[in-house]
Amino acid sequence: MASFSSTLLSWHETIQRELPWKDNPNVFHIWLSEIILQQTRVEQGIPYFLKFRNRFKTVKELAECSDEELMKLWEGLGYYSRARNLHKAAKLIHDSGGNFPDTYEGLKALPGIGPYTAAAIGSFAYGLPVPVVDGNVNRVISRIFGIREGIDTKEGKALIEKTVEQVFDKEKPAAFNQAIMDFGALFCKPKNSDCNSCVFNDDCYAFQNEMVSELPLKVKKIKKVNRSLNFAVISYRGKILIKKRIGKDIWRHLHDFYELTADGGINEEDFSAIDYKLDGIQGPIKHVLTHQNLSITFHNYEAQKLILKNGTSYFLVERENLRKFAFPKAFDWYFDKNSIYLKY
DNA sequence: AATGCGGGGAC
DNA sequence: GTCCCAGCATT
Repeated sequence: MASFSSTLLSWHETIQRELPWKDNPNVFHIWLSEIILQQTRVEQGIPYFLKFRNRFKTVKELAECSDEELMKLWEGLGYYSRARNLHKAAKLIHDSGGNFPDTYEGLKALPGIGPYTAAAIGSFAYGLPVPVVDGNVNRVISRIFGIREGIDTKEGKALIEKTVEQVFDKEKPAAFNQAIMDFGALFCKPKNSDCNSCVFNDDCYAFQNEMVSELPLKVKKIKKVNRSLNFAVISYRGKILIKKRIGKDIWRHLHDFYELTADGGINEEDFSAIDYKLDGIQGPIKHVLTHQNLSITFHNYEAQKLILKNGTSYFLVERENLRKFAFPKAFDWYFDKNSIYLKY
């Protein structure tokens, strides 16, 4: 039997996948793409990569970008800590001379870069002989080699790693890593994988034992909570009151409106002076996150008088400039319903 | 080891 | 509805 790697690389010859971070391969583009693609489908990430590639020619430009602009560029992509860590890492790289680390450990020490991303950047940018383990690799390896431990357990992870190490091609790290991920993404898919024409089917544990649909095994279940969010959209002389979300909560570093407690109204103590009337309620709408089912209601208020406290984190923004700030995707419903758009 | 963190696509 | 996606940081 041919080696795993030669079979895999031969299969890879039969497909081609044009991806924009391969246009002009360099560590900056590779890093950018890998951060964007964490827990994100390639098709979803591509427009964001193009936007970032166009805006930032160098890591210096990224380091010097404002937090506001960066979050606006990331708006809608989710997992916003990636953007914050990208920014932190850019500053670290820039402050230390502008050169990326070129070792696995050096890469992994950067914010937002864990085992997968360090291996990906290391192999793709520098040819380091380190195998990647992502969702695709978990699936491919657990099926072909019959890893029946939960891939989300310590034992399962260790088994996957050990197995990948054994079949990894140290002579062609980048090609191997790209091929195994493409194989998982395009062929050995979560569902409807075409096992009958698979180059590994004779040796695939899952196919031979009719366990394709059961592998990889995941043990842990996520528990979801239902949560209601109520926002007061306070308008004052054509401006709208917003703030940046800075707490340990969803959508950190994005913006929102004045947040109402479950059954409460506006707390006048939050302002030096305020005089207002309710001007309608919109919603609730449902919005689903990985760990939360949200029900969001918008309460529109028109203020006749509004004086902000000193040191408050709230600020007023012209209605037509509102969308220059980054907001959660869930707010699009409100913006559309009220014709609040970003003007160019 | 467990939990939190987004949004979208496939079925 | 369920599952998964080029995972990582925090506790």
